[in-house]
Amino acid sequence: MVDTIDTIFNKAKQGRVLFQDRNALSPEFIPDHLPFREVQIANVAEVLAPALHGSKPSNLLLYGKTGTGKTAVARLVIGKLQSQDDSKQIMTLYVNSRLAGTEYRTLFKIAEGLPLDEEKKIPLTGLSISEVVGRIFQAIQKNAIHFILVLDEIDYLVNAHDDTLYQFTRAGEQVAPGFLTIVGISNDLRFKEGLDPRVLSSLGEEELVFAPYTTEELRSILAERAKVAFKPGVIPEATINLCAALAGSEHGDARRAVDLLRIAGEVAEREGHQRVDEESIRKASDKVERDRVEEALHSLPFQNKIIIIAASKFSAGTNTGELYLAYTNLARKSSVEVLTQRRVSGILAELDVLGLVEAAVVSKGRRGRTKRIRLLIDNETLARVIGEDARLLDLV
DNA sequence: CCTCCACTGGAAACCTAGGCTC
DNA sequence: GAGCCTAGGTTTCCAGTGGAGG
Repeated sequence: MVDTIDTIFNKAKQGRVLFQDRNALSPEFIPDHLPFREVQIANVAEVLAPALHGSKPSNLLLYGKTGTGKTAVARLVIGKLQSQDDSKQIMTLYVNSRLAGTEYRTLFKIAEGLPLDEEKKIPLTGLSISEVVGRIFQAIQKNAIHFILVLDEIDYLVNAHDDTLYQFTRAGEQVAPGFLTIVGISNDLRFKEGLDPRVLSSLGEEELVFAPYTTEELRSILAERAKVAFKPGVIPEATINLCAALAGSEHGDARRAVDLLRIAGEVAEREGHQRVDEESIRKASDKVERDRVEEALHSLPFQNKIIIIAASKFSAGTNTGELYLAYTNLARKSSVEVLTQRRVSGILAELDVLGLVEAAVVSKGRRGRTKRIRLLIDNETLARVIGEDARLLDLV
């Protein structure tokens, strides 16, 4: 036993052979130099600069797909702004609306960052949205805060009757002598379409589009990071090239590319290799995908898992009606409530977004219109997750 | 060119769990 | 405790539809 522990620890010590500074590849790491984003950085800085002499900067909207550097640029600039602020009146805050979950929890996060009076602290639930917004405004006004708020994945805040964004963008006199500037970040390029035109006109006072990185740019970014992260000579150029090519074919997502490189390093380290070769990248790529699927599957509600199991009975694919029948049987067997077909159809659409299931709408002419459904989870992963839940084991 | 299937997907209403104020 | 509030999941209702077979 002691021997095994020693072997593991010794291996870990030797692992130092590959990594020099693993942090340079961690997801939270924001390099102070963002290559190929100089123009965007300059633009954001220009828009926000008036804050330094006490006037309200325009609201700003940043667009672009995931991993194009929007978040990194925004955080870099507000960080610099904060450090250059001699008046100490500027306050910057970064909130990711999707990670927060709901509109209310996003507001909760914002309020957390503000100096609220003790009795005005926001509870986790129970208050009306407008009450929370009111308290936030009050805190900004009372303390004359020059508030620059970065709302990442702002699309999650937009729904049918949202006037929260409207209130935020028009806070104006309500928060004087403080002010509130919104920097919105959206992955969804069609985000503007669903937006109330009044909100759009004030939120989009300034706009900036981030194009995906090209494979060549990714290669250069990776090479730069790898130089810091790995010891010299352990990472051949071909490895970087493959890594960039894999991520490049997946819409130029730099975050994914960097993740891939880090995991490949860990894989190579664990296997005791002296170099991170192309094989390690391939293994890392598989692992990333498997982990993503398992993680998503794991956190699914019980009903959704039953639907997945129902889908797994049709290896050749199926359609909504057939799947619903199979689902109904399983749900009865495990004596949970049987959801309606409308709901199951909705859940299938959600699972499709998660990439666990492929649910494409197809027309079969006279024989109607339905979703062609195919499970995108391999049997091993599925079996592992089912194995964790005794209630599910009976169903297979 | 028309029909008509087997659904899709929008909209609204309903329900529950949690928390507020008085 | 009564009477409010909200978020989030669900049901109910239903108009709408792509395209193979007529």
